[in-house]
Amino acid sequence: MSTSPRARAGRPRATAATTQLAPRDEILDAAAALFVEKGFAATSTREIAERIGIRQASLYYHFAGKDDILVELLERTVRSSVELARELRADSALDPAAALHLLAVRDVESLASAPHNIGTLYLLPEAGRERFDGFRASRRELRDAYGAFARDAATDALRDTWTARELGDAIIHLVEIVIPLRRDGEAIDAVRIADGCLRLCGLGDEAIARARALTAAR
Amino acid sequence: MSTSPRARAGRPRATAATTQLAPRDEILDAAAALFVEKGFAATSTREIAERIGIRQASLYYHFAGKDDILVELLERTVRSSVELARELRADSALDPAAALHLLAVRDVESLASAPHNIGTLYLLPEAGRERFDGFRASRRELRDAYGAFARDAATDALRDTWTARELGDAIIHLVEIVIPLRRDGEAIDAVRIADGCLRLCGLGDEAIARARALTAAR
DNA sequence: ATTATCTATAGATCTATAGATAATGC
DNA sequence: ATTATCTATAGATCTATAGATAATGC
Repeated sequence: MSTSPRARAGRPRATAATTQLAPRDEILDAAAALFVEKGFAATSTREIAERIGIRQASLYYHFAGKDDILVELLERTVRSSVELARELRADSALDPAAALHLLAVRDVESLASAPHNIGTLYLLPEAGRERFDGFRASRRELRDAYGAFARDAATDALRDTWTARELGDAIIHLVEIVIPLRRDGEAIDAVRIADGCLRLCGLGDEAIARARALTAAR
Repeated sequence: MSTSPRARAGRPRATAATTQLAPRDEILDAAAALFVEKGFAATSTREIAERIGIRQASLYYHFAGKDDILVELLERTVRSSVELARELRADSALDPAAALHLLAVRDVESLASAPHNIGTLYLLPEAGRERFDGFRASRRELRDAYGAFARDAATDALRDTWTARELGDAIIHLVEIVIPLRRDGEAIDAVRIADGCLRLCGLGDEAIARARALTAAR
């Protein structure tokens, strides 16, 4: 007995839907795959619509414009990591190296498991447009959390030559290596990437192992 | 007395040229700035042409198509570093940490000084298209050189857990941090970025200082 | 009545080609 | 004769809006 999907209101599609997803989520999913593969400008609204079996104009019932699809996708790439960063910063008892390690591990895992490698979207030239200021502010907040933890975790020698801002830039960049690795089909090991972040802060093997143990306990 | 530029063959432009560059180089320069700022697909051939004061169709006298402009620009982003990598690999007497450090410093400097931050172009989704295979092969060669030097320079502990390929991926990625830093107008210190590459390989402060001294001597 | 689709289309592009034109080079 | 531009345009898009239509919801 085939369970036919619960009928929805609205005129039926010319070709019936193949998923159970809400139409809005179908659009986001198809657009994510195409934006990552071909870029934003090179992806037409027609292609997005065709991929889910609706007409091009029907997209505009769910989104006011093509830009709004990208806004939503960009937000999703950082949301969970920004939330975790806030929690960790609020926890003043936490060892900074452990906080940095944990945040890096979770951030890598989030980027590694996000559908269609949407972390890539941050690299689109369009992500720099004013329309996407909100996303960039979120990412800056994440970077600054990395910078603050790194400054407190770093060796004295490093703290003398690198600002928190610079450390944050370097670490978030290193975390984002997951994006090209995943694109190239290489294995992702979040813990080793997080280890690398601590190594950049000047920590030695023992200090790294200590932070790693604290992460594993969470 | 104003020196009027040496007249060229060909019908004059509607508005006279403002630079001494060959037309082909004017096109590359204008296209580089636009591709970096807005992306490839979002930049029209008309915009490129307007920026240098010729008609859109005149581009096609110098380039067979829009793609060919990008091919040329991408090649320029890696050419000098790939050449240096070849030379360093041929020099078997060289200390691997010093070779790695030197290559990283020069690569960062090259990316930091290239016009219009064209290193950015590597991040365009279009760079993944088959048309640009040649560029990607060059970049892979550079990555493999980093990997080989890193494997020989790394501490034993690191060599046990990271492959040369993984080290190469991590190091070239770290070198490329110069691209977003430059975009954001931050200061670039090639030596400190190269130091970070060695730190990622597990080297401590003294070993790094030694490699840095060898680099400075070149 | 509300929802989610459809058809049709306006108006604005965009790339590339064809062929004319106005210089310099020999 | 060669070079480097120009004008004009074909043909293929592309985004977004207007308004019709065919379901469900109440």
